[in-house]
Amino acid sequence: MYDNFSLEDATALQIKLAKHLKLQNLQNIFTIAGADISFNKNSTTMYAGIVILSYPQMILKAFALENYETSFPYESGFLGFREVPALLKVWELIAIKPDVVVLDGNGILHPRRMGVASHFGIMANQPTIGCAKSILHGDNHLPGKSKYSFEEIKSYGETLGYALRTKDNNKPVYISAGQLITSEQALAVMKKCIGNYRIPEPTRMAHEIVNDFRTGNLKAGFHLVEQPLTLF
DNA sequence: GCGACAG
DNA sequence: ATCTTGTCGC
Repeated sequence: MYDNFSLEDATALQIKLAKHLKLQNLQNIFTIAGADISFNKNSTTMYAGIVILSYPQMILKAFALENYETSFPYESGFLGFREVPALLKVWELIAIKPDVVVLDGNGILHPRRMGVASHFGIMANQPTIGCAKSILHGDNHLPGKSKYSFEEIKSYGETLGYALRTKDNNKPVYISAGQLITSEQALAVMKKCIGNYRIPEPTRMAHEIVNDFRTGNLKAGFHLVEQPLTLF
């Protein structure tokens, strides 16, 4: 999809895609997804996966897995060119789309407002949120040390995202709008996705299944998660 | 020019 | 990201 793209070509496309950003309020969120990629060192085979959870219960309902041969190396600032093609392939396996997808990386908290979450959101025309584990762009003003504390991340005076403390005395995660949502709402949504780990549930579970997929414990395809039988 | 640099 | 042992803190 992005074969033979130079970094100059990629930069130009990011600037072009950014013109399609629509950061607006999103309502009626009942399902939320997490997307992630795993791969073996020195291999071009990517193991992509998307988990679908109920919101805000955070109960796993279904997940999809698919392989993809990457043709783009990792370059800081251009993660979308490496991961979006693989994620779009898994995305096709999902018949009923989730209300919003959380990506492992940034949305508009990016030099050209085109982090992997915004890139995927525009290509799939789907609401997305970026949730990165470390900062890439903007003033890194750290929030208080207690869970749920947050701080605005600005770039040249413009608030693009937030640093959110998901666990006491732990490194924060960086939240920003991907597409079809605002960074402010993305922060509110992600607060409700925090479990007992630093990484919020959507992305944490996605990371778990793509790893199981890579090691052979799970196979490609769409999987419905059986509901535990409840009496009465 | 120098440093920093999502996954 | 992935490869890895011990170790500090709750």
